[in-house]
Amino acid sequence: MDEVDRKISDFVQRNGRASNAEIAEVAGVSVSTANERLRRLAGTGVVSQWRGVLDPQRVGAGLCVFVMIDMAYDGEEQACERLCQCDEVQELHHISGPHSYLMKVRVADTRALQDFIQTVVKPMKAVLKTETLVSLSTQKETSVVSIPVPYMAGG
Amino acid sequence: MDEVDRKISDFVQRNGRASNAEIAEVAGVSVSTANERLRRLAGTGVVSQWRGVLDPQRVGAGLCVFVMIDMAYDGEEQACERLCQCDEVQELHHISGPHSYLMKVRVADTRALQDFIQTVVKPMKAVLKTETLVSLSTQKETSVVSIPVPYMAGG
DNA sequence: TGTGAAACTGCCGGGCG
DNA sequence: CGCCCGGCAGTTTCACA
Repeated sequence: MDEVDRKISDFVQRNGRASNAEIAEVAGVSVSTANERLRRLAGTGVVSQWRGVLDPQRVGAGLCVFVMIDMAYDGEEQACERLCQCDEVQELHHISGPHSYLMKVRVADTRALQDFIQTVVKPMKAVLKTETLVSLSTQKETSVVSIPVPYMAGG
Repeated sequence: MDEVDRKISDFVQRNGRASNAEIAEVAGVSVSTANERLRRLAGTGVVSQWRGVLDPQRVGAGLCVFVMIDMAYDGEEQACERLCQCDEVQELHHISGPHSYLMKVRVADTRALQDFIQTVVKPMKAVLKTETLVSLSTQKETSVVSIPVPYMAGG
């Protein structure tokens, strides 16, 4: 993970369909080297997946909500697995603070949300209480991470 | 936005580097049709961007936190703009509930977090109070959205 | 939808540090 | 010894009919 790898990683996370020629240009290496570096980054899992990001509004998943979940220890693991399997659930984090989990959910509308909460989330025995925060508007939403420093990754 | 478009959208959001041949196969159309459909989906913004997703751990942004922000009306807009410009900020949502905003942040470690909160967030005059929830472990994290129904999008 | 030219990807051998 | 470069063959892309 040197400067070249960092440049390539940062470039492809913003331009997932860039050709090797463009990547080579940005990284300051030859096309074949860029090709090999990228192959390696993907092989080692630094670049873990490739996505075309859809506009949620245009595919009918315009409602974004965050659900705080208070969970009992009994049945916690099964509940998490179940939630992770749901397509509506984009994220599930075990968090510090008064609540156990923070879950990000995308659905079509309030009706679909109500349906999801009532039929999937609340029936689970481990779920003690939920608090739903609706995203009224989204100022920023990206999966791009800033690569902070001359960072050395362990193989 | 018909069945073919939906199949293509759903496929490329999971396989961002798929060739047109693969896409054609999945969607059940010819390669040139797949090419044209995808071009159109990207052109109209249904597929809004292409990303290589990086493993945050391996690029030195292993700490994920959510920050609830209470904000005053005065200076609110400038504060949001400033936050959106920060690379550490992955998401910023205006939310319902007792707090004004929910912000998702990725940094290297607790020191970098402390630094970001103290030097960027708290000094802003509109920021009245913050509450930071640290992600202790992430069970799921994806940008994939479920395309709910035979959904008709307006051009 | 099918065809063809242009571009791109991925591998190979050679050379430099 | 390891990494980088240029060239070649197969594949993919994109405009046109």
